[in-house]
Amino acid sequence: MPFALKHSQALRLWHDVGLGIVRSGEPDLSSRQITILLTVYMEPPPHTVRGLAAKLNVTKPVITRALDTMGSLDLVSRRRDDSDRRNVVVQRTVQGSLYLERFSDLIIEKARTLP
Amino acid sequence: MPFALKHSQALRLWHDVGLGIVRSGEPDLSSRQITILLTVYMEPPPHTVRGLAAKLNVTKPVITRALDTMGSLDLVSRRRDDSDRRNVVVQRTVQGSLYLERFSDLIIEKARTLP
DNA sequence: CAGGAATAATACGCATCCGAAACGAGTATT
DNA sequence: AATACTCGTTTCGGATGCGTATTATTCCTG
Repeated sequence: MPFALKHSQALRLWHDVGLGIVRSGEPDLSSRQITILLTVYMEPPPHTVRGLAAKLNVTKPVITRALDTMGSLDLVSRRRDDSDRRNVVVQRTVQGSLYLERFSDLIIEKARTLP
Repeated sequence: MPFALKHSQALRLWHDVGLGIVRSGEPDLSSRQITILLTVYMEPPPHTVRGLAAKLNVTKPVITRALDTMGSLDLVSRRRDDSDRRNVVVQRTVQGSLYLERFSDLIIEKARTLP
């Protein structure tokens, strides 16, 4: 089913969801961080620093730093790839799953009540 | 018309839109900043620092700093309120309007092609 | 096995952001 | 006019992020 949003509805949805996140006191992630988080949870693994950097069109230190931050928030974790120990594999966490569950609940609720 | 998104569709939409923004090299705004921007453009004026702080449930310096950043990006501007010169009124800009136009275009396109 | 390529992390100098508190300017109260 | 209040900004020390360049490991190739 295609979702034929109008401009005002699209922006209203983003506004309402953003307001819900900000007001709730959830960590103030940037667009880059949220996109990394969603990529790890929605795209098929494995996810490496290099792969994420290429996919997002950013440099590798950007990914490393975002993983540092989100790792300290327990939203993702890192593990060395045993088959090629140069690689680091980014993994999901329970906290990250719960975070995205709350996130999608919020999106769905706001989309449902869109004028 | 209610938009009955599923969890996977909600997260997919956010992922795709975020990826579009990040890859395009647009400024990496935080959730707070985007929400302030959308509030200024979608809610009826006037918008004051205090009003935005109350609405977003954050402190006033957070708003001041976000306006500094987005002001330097030409996404919003500030003007003293002549009827009460303690107040600062946050105003829209041409650049901000164009930014949100690109933004809603992106949302609509990604929503249209949701699986 | 030696040299080179690939990977993630770190160093660097600088900018931005944080919350809490203090501040200056403007308005309201008495 | 003097005092109290309101509003936005600034300051403070500390945290986080940036891009570029460099480093330490690990793998690959000749």
